[in-house]
Amino acid sequence: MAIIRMPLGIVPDAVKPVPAGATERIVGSITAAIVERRLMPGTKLSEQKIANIFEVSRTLVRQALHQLSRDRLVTLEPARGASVAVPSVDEARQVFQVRAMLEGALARQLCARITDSQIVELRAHLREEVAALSRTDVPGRTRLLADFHVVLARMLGNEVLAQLLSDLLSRSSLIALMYQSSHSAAQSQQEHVLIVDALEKRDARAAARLMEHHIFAVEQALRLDPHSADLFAALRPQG
Amino acid sequence: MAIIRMPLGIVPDAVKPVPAGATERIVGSITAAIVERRLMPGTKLSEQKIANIFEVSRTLVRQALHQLSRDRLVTLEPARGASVAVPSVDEARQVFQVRAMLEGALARQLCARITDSQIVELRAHLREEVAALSRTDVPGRTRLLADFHVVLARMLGNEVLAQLLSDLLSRSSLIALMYQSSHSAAQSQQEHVLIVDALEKRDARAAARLMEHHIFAVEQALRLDPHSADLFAALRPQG
DNA sequence: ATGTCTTAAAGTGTATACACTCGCGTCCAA
DNA sequence: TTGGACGCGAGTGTATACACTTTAAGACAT
Repeated sequence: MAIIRMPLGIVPDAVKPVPAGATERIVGSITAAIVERRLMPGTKLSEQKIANIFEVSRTLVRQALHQLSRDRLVTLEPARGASVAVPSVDEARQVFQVRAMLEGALARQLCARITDSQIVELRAHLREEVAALSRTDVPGRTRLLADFHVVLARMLGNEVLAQLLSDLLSRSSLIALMYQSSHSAAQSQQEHVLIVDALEKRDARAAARLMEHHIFAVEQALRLDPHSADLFAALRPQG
Repeated sequence: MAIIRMPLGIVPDAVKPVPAGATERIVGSITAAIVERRLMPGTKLSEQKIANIFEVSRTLVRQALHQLSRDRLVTLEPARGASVAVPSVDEARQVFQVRAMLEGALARQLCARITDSQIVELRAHLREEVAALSRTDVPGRTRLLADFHVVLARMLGNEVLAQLLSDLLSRSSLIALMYQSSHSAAQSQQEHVLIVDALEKRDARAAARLMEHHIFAVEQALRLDPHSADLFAALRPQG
């Protein structure tokens, strides 16, 4: 099959909305696909197939998959290729434990620094969450519920923390869809409201406690008992 | 057809502790070089030169550099290549803030779970620290002082936390060497002793407080005032 | 019929080749 | 002499080629 090489100047930016960083585009697409449940855990990710889809060479796909493996969203087995990660029960617990530690401290410190306008911003975010819930916009609500936590990190003015948390939240999304969370989005949203209330009152102790409870509640809603975990593992196509 | 399998047993593990993964070897070497101050911040990292040194193709070097850029140890500028990262003052503060949050919580939780044998283990680690100090083994003491924190994370049985902390500690090392820390290794070591003392008494409040103070002390010892920071930036070869 | 060995196909791991960009020196013109 | 344009060299960005490993299917022997 002949590769038709089109004159580069003609390839319009409109077709490639993110010409800067072709690799980033692939990473973003696959990340979104995983978080939005379009790629199930364990799914094999063939380099050539992905390369065909994005119309790039395997080189860029490889780079993207390596990045994703560092985020623990995909697993890389030597000489056997990449597949969507299948987080273990232990890993799930550890991720939530770290989140509780980080975000508890985050809530505590935020109380001392948060401004009134930031509270307003948070209220606006909460309204968006409600809107997404009423629209039953599943991808949108998932993203908004996760973004809430990142927004808090940004308000501390700590980009390092925001980045870290962003990674942990991606992993959390993957875990949530693997272990079929029974924690309703509505409940999460209400807990977010309580947290903002505590922040508004500058009640550090309450904010931290509510945040930790929120994360704990999400974790408890996961079906992390050995039985269902083994069941899931047993039913995996790849074992 | 007989696959010619070169006698793996002859390549001694002592020489190549991580023969599996050529890329990993490069990442490890460069990381070590940065942390041990053999590569100064801002140093240009030419792909071809590194490829020659390790006797591999640019492909593997590129993979390694990309990984390192995710760890924020090297900076990747489009079409201009890689160089050892030059963390900003803001980034430095943020890294230490995150560490204080994470490790404060770590110390608190560890008190509830730590076993006597783990205390013994920590005491042994402290003795190694002292030994490295008396030997004035600079790379060794740097590594040991950082490992102390990772060991604590491992004792919580949380590999996710340990991995996260390991990354933050690498960045801390880079920051420390950039902003010429005046915090003596001896003082760090003594603070470690106090932390272990608190852990042994299962005094969660004291352990958390001591840990936070320890990290705060290290941060305060950095020359993070705008003056010296600008000076450093001004004197950089590359600007 | 079953199990094992053979072998081909597919896929990954690494290297090399080619295209493009950036930086810098040089040459020409004012 | 100085400013600017041109071109060359070095280096990065992407694609392709090749080697090796894994996987699966088929043939043969039991």
